[in-house]
Amino acid sequence: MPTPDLWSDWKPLPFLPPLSVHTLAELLDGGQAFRWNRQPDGSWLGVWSDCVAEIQRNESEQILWRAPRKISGRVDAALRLYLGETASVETLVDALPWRSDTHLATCLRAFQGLRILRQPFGETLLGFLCSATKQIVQIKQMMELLAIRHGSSFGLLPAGGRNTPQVIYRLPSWEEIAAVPENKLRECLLGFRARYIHQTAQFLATHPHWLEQTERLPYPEAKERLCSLPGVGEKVADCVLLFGAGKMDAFPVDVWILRTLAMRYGLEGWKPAQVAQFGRAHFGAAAGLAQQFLFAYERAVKRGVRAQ
DNA sequence: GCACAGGTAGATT
DNA sequence: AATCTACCTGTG
Repeated sequence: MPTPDLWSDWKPLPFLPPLSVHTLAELLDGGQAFRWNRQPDGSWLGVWSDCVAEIQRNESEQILWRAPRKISGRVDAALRLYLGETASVETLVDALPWRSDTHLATCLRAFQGLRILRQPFGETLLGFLCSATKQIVQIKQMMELLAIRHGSSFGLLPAGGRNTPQVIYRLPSWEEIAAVPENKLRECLLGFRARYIHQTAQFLATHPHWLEQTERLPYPEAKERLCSLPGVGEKVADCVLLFGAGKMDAFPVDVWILRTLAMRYGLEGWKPAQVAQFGRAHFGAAAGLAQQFLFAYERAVKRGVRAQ
């Protein structure tokens, strides 16, 4: 039974600029977050912390959202934070060196309105602990299994963009993960990442407030602390700080960025640490934001999508 | 059947 | 300090 009346009405998000279909897809499902799925009607259904929301575009590319009525009040405030309402993206983008860097200008134009999400810190850590040598589709599968098997349910939610009601699960908290044996984690398709996640959970269980404190630290100190966790190296730490703590100066260097900067900026043969240094020097204080545009553009090129 | 995937850690040079 | 390898497993 469709029960759309159990969802709040669609409401605009005035702080967001109009977004193209592919920019919205890149924002929600481009490797920053792993729990947004396109529904049969084209809208996006997302889950984070204790929130569920749907997002869609209207005819004039404005972004609209709605949530199950009983939680829509909570989701309203949480979604604004999640989508970075307070991050003043326009100012940060304008401060990037696009005037002198034609490739960056191309990427910014191709994904106009793309921004950095501000996800829950702990969830972001979990997601990127899963990410080592995995594609986005597979990381999403791991997260979904972790949620279904070890997270709690929101209860039966009304249908939304689907034809039938659905049960949706929260991601397990680190405390909940700490109670799961490693072999049970392995059953969630985590592979060798299961040990990292298990050990990280054990550490966090014995160090209350460690994550919150880390999130508040300036970038260099926060990164050093994250890198002390099992399974967290520079790349994962940078992703967690960029997508889960709003540290725009974090500049994750993965194979894509390595290839992109080699090809487009003449940095063939440069090591990750050197590329990271170049990135911060060239792109400045919001280097992480620039990274996301370069990353999105290069993936689009590979998929054969026409840029712009 | 087999390389490859948004890496990290530990061993080896 | 730099370079090599094992680690799991679904996807193409």
